[in-house]
Amino acid sequence: MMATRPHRKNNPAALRLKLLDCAAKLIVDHGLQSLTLESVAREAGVSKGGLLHHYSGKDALIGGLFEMVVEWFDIQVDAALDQDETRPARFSKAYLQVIANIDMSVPAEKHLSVLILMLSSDPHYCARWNSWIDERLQQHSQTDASPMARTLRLAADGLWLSDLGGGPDSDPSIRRAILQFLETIDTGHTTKRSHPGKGGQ
Amino acid sequence: MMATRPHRKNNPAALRLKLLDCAAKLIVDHGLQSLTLESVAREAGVSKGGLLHHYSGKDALIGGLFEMVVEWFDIQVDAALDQDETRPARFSKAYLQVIANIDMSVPAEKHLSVLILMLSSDPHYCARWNSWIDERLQQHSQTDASPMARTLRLAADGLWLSDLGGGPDSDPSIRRAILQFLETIDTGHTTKRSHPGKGGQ
DNA sequence: TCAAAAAAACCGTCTAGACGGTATGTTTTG
DNA sequence: CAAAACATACCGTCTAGACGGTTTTTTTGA
Repeated sequence: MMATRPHRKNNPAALRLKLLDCAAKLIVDHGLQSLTLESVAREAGVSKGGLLHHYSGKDALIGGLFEMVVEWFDIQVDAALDQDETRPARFSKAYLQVIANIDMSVPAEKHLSVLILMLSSDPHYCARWNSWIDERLQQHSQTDASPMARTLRLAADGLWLSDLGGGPDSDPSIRRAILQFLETIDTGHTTKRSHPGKGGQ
Repeated sequence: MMATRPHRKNNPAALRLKLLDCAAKLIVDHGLQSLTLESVAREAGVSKGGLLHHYSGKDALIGGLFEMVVEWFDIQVDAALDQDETRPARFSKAYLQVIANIDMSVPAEKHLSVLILMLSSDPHYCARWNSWIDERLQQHSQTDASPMARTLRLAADGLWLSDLGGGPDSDPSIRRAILQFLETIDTGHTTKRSHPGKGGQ
């Protein structure tokens, strides 16, 4: 990263990043509702005034965090997309893969938790997330409209949710078994096509 | 309902219920974080003091709501359990069925949304929910420890989540297709048993 | 090249309002 | 009339955000 020149005292770009990161950390650790401007500022080592200089208000801060996380997720999915553009459930498999590969012990990967916490706390973010999904779905409508693809994503969401609260399915070995099973669904059924009816958008 | 005797002015038992119901409604509509004692009281047509007479504080109110919803879910699952106690994924299928049959246009069935909102906002409730799941899982350990059963529940959770934000999978016809597909997983794979190894726990 | 000058970054204090909770009435019920 | 049910008034705390001041960085102009 060339963004950090050591001899300068201020580094606003880095601070903006750090503020979002600290906000994410606090949200994961203590919940979105107990997030205050002061706690974020303290965590990032600046004053509340300093924070408000970069983000015009709490909404702007949280909104910025949301954008960052979605963008991060978007990139992850892109990286996980299969090269073969005709492969069935191409997008959904990438979606599942990204979520399943999350290692919650890595701080940066707690982003997923942040996302779900925000989604479940504000209909506004729900809508934004839905529009992201819709866009992706339209983009891959040829490969990812099947019930199988939808099921894959549904299971991914379930996994995602279970990561949040540390449910029984967050255990690594159990998770492996589930993923293995999901692959058998995939490979075993693509020929059998149970006739889902006219799939209208 | 025999609970309402018309000639009496007060009906504390009914009020307690109404308080919880109104709280649930407000949570679904505006999020848990914007739930205030006053808003609940106003919605229920009583004063804040009246509310606090029945619930010693906000925690007690929310806790009471949580208990009510979990109990409701518990009953629904019991009702959906297959009679054949040896049937594979017996519990998980009931779990899926309850969630899949939710009609969000019926106010009483928004309870599920309340649950997920509470789960995602407080680790404490997460733990309580996990203990519910664990208990049930132990109870049905013979039928519901397979990856297939787990996958069913995962997909159910995904469905559940999508109900919250009105994602693409909350569309009735799409949902039907998904459920149909999940049945083919079930019937098609129970003989194939990929045997993931010693099931822990 | 190098000061001003301007702009951006950041700090500490203050305030208005929201909210949970208490204390103290007033009405209803048995 | 006593106890439960409910209302009203009030308090303490917390927090978002405003505001004015100080330091750092960048730009300007000769």
